Amino acid sequence: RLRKWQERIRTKDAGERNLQFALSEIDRMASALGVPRSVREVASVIYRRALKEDLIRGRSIEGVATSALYAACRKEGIPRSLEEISEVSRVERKEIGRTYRYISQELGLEMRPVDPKKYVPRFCSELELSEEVQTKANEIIEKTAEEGLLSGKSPTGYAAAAIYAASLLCNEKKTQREVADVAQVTEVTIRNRYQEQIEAMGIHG
Amino acid sequence: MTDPKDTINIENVVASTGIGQELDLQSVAMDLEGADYDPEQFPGLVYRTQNPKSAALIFRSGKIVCTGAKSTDDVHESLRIVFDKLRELQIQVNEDPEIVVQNIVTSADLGRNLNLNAIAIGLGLENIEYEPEQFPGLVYRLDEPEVVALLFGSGKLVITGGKRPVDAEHAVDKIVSRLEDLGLLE
DNA sequence: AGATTACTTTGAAAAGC
DNA sequence: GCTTTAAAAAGTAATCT
Repeated sequence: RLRKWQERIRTKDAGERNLQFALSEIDRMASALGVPRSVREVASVIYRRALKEDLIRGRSIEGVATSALYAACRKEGIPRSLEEISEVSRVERKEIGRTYRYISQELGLEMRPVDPKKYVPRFCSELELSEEVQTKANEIIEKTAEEGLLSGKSPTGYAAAAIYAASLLCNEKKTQREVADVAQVTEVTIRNRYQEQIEAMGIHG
Repeated sequence: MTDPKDTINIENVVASTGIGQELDLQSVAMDLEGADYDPEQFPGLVYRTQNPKSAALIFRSGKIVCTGAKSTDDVHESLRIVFDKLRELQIQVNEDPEIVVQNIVTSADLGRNLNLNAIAIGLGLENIEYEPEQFPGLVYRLDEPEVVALLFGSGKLVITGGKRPVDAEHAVDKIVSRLEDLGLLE
């Protein structure tokens, strides 16, 4: 009677506290990543939906909150890589990726693969590259992706290679190391993607 | 044009069986050369056969899992070797225990490069998983046969989850016809 | 700049935590 | 859920020469 009632209050409070914790975590991570408020709101909605659909059972609140933020960034067209997301979360990259795939499937988010071009403005501005380089990088991505070169390749590495190539073509050279650092990929990946892209573009580097 | 079905290759067969007798894995581990047994880490004892190459997981209950074989014949041959090894240790093993194939992993080649982005959208984002940041393959789950296919940009694929070799053939046929219908093959 | 090794994904069984 | 086993696909990564 009274006991059941108290238990319900306790459960409700615990659930409320957990939700508050998740939302504050989303806020904290979003701030650390510097993404706009709209993204945090989309992430909150995704998190609440996951909660409503009981997808958090067997998973950590932090993991679902982080995945919701990752999904929200993509949905809003300003993707952060799993590498970048994991730097502001206490959940490891592999777990974020798994949880993201799970909630994405269960909630039917129907997320499209990340377009490498979405990384161009942010990476280029971190490298202080001109608008001309950005346009050239986008061109390279567009053309080579049309030829099927993008299949199976990571969007960050693909964007990094195109930016590296564009910086050379526009005489604003950045080293592979510099581009690799902002894109969080290795020089080897940039080298491999770069070779394929310039070959497909008919450019001789 | 080679029929993609002709490119199917069985890469791994997983099967389970049992000798119908409980085992003292500690003593089996002592007497069986090359046996790996670490109950703290895993309850099964690992025994590898060279010809055919496979790994058998032997449990206290007498149940055995065999994996790594390249055909169902190899599974039977590998398990025959395991049964004989156990008999050498004076362990009673049923005449010929039933061997059940649990999973077959195959690879195949569609012979054409694939635009995974277009395929993801064409097959329907709700039916597939394609996260190139995490894995280069597109994951496609079929209902009939009930298998999972991993499609790669090269046109090569992996089919797993099937219990009969024909499951892979049917899966390849379905995948080819769906991609053709969508105009995404070629 | 290679070469090697290793890790990511899929599937299934076993017994136990 | 995890642990272990084997194998393929192709991309990415760490480490060594």
